[in-house]
Order: sequence, then C-alpha cells, then structure tokens
Amino acid sequence: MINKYGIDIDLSLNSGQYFLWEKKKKSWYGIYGETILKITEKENERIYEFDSFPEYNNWQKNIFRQDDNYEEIIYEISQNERIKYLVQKYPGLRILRQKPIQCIFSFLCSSNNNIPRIRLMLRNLSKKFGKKIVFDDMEFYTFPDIKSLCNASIQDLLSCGLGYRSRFVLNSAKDIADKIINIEFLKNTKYEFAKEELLKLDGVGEKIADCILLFSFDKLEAFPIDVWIIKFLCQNLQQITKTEINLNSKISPIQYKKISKEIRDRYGKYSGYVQQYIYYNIREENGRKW
DNA sequence: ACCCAGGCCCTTG
DNA sequence: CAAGGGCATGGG
Repeated sequence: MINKYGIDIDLSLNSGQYFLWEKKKKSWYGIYGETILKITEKENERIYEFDSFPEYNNWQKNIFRQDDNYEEIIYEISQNERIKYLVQKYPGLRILRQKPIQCIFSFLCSSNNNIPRIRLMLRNLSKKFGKKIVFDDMEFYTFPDIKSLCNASIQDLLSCGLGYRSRFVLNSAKDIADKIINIEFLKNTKYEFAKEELLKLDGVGEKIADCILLFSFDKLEAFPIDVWIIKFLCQNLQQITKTEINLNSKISPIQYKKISKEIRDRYGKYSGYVQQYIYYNIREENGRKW
C-alpha cells in the first residue's frame, strides 16, 4: 500500500536492500544502528505511524529519503521505455538510506549467499555483539559498533555463521576503526573516489562497493551489478553495452567498470534507482526467496 | 547427495 | 588482462 508520500513501505522494505527489518504483530521493526525503528499501518487509511527507541523524531524523512526530488528522479529514469514500464509496475519502490557501518557489514556478508541467510547471519552478529533493547515487550539487538567488531575473534564470527567472510569482517573492521578507511570522510567525497577507497577493504569488490555507496553514501548514480542484473541486461538491454556479457562466466572487475560506466552515461545520476527497479523485477520473475 | 546463493580472492596462462 | 577454482554455510 502506498502512503501519502507515494512510498510503498512493504515493497521498499522487502526489496533486498535493507536486511534487518521484520514484521511482528502487524508492525515493521527495523534496526538502524543503535536505534529500533517501528512502522505501524493504520487500517485502511494509507497512514502509517512511525515510532522508535530511543526516540528519533521524524526518522522516516531520513530513512525513506523524503529529501529526494522523487518526481525528477522518476521523470529522468522514465526516458527509457523499459524502465518507465517498471516504474509504473512498482509504484512507490524507493531506495532507503542505511547507516554506513551497518550497510558495509551487511553487504560484506552478502557474497555468494542468499537473502534469508544474510538476514540470519546479521541477526546472529547483532545478538552476539549488539546491545539488547526491550521495546514493546520484545527483545531486539542493536547493530554492533565498529569497536565490538574489532574485538571479535574469528571463532566468534564463525559461530555467527559468517563462514569464510569472518576474515573479511575482522580485517575491514580494523581498517575502519584505525581510520585507514575513514567512513565519515568518504561519505562526503564523490562517487569515484569513495569507491576506490572502499575497494581497499578486504572482501569489498566492485559490486559490494556500489551497494554501500548507493544505500548508505547517498551516491544515487551507483549501479550495483550482481548476477541478477547481468541476467536482466542479457535479456533486455544488450544494446546498451558493447561489452560482451557471457551469462556462464563471471564478469571481471574491468568488464564491471566498463558496463557500469556505460550504464551511468546512459541513465545518469539516478542509475541506482534504475537498478532497484530492475533488481526487484528480475527477482520477482524468478520466484524470489526472501 | 547435489546445487545454489545480491562475490571476492588468489593463482595461472 | 581473462579465466577459473575455492570458499563456509544452510536451504531446497
């Protein structure tokens, strides 16, 4: 259901971009760093109530990007007929704004993985290293801060089910804590620079870097290319890239950069929104599991 | 048992 | 450069 700001809450929370949301007793509860967010839909009124603990007034303006000029975005990306069709098919699908640290470690856990299991791993991680908060008589765990992650042992991380990603999480946490990679600084630098810096983190490649940039660094031009996007490009948009894409073999970082550049040249500064519509569509067509 | 999952790292040629 | 194997783990 679309609310008065034109946002479809359920669709947006369930589109594979923000993992730590769950519906309990008719309300959505989300983890935003150290804050628990709550969304309750009022029956048949297209109105939602927003709450949180600790208190965080008007958080929805931030998380749901109500500062974006959505009309302009829709107008821009609808220049392409195929995308226009998808925009009309999924009205109210929005990019959400996540906390950088949470976003970085969420997508670090996403490689060669499926969404239900990414959720499981992140919940395990929060339970082990986050703080317990009781809200509405239910237990929630905040997302671990960088210091807790630094102090984790590989064994701890393995016990959360992170597998071979444990090493990535630990190494990246240390580099971030030591400000070898300065997140707060990078957030305010431009796309290309921030991306090159993020690529220095262990376990962060082209795709994960683009997810971090799009979902938590306000870089709406970032266009994460995963196996599903590749599949869509092969089916629908072969003409936009001269780069040969072979569905059977993985694309190299060089190929990724070429395709990514071509996409951004074509769709412009809101390519990230294009990606979100494509991703949702291709996953839906292939019987998503999340 | 086998295959797959919002990839990335590492080694070869 | 590219190509390809390995990787931890849980679900189908």
